[in-house]
Amino acid sequence: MQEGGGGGDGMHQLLSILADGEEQARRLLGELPAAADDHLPLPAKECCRAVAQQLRCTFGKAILAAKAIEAAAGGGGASGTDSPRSAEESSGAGGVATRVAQDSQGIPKRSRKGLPRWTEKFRIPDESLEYTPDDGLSWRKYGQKDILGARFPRGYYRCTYRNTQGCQATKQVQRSDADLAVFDVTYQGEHTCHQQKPRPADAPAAGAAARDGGHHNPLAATAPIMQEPDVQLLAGLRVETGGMAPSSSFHGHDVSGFSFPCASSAGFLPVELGGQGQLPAGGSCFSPASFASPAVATTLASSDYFAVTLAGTRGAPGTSELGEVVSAATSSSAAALAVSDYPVYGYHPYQLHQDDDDDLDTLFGRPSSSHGQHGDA
DNA sequence: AGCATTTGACCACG
DNA sequence: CGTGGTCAAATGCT
Repeated sequence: MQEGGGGGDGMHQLLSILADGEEQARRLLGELPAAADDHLPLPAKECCRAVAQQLRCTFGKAILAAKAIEAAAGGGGASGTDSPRSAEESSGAGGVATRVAQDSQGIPKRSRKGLPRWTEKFRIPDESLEYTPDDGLSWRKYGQKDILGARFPRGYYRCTYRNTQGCQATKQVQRSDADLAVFDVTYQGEHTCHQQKPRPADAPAAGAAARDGGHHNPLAATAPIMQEPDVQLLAGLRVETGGMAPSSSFHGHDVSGFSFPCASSAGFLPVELGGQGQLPAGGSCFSPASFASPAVATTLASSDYFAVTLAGTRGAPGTSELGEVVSAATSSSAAALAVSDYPVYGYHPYQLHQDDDDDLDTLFGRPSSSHGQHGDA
């Protein structure tokens, strides 16, 4: 039942080579500043760095791809068509039994359905529990759980139309313990239903929704949002993990001057990005968020947006499990804005999901970083 | 009556 | 064994 040694020596060799390349790219990245210090103007330096990052990213992708192939070769079922998530949604009432069966098929974790996953942060005007972050879509709460290290429980939501339309989108809402006005919303799976995003105009205000939309709970599911004066999407932080969109192009030039270390600018480190204060494990690339999910796409269109994509869902046959992709708004101004905006809110500019990135951490010889913000209690 | 939320329990993973 | 994610019965509200 394990992936075992399917890949074998050949794959190991390939991985070794790729890791080597990645390491070289990293070295290049590290030496760039010094080397270019005197000879190159700043723009050129930044450009070189961007290229180096791209190079590193490419290696990272290749490594993950290789790993995926290796896993698939050993795991067996990874023949594509039978998606790992099929069991989940079709279950409906089948619940437990189905889950067991699905596990027997080799799906690593329930959380890893091979669905795209990303995080957005919402900020509410005050810390009132009445307010709720929302994306304008209809969600139904199906659970709540106290999370270790978090002061507030995490709410679990799934699409209201899951049963009727088979929409498998889910989200997790958690109030940040660092800033009570900030909510971390982790989406998983894109909406396949046909619900429309209500515009602020036709939707009641967040506060109103709380009382009018039936019962309201601290982490209510429905409310207007974003452009709402009440609740706003926090500069659109989005961290994506899991299934990536169709081999997105990895362009870095648009935001060449903007790199992950952006976090460093503010003097606070979001998460241990590999501890180097550099790129997250494996390097990263920026690309236009061309594959943003519908919901996010809207977000992107409506607000300055900085997106971080981190893919790496191994064992996700249906989706490409390449290296991580860091995408940002196509406009560099958005990036700049994002950087300058976050400190205003006094909280981490972005957060990386590590759960699916163990491979990366392992790959690049870094200890898998703790899961970010909740750890520092 | 219908729908959404709450809450306890179950299950899988590390 | 601890933690996180999901299910499903119970409950509440419109």
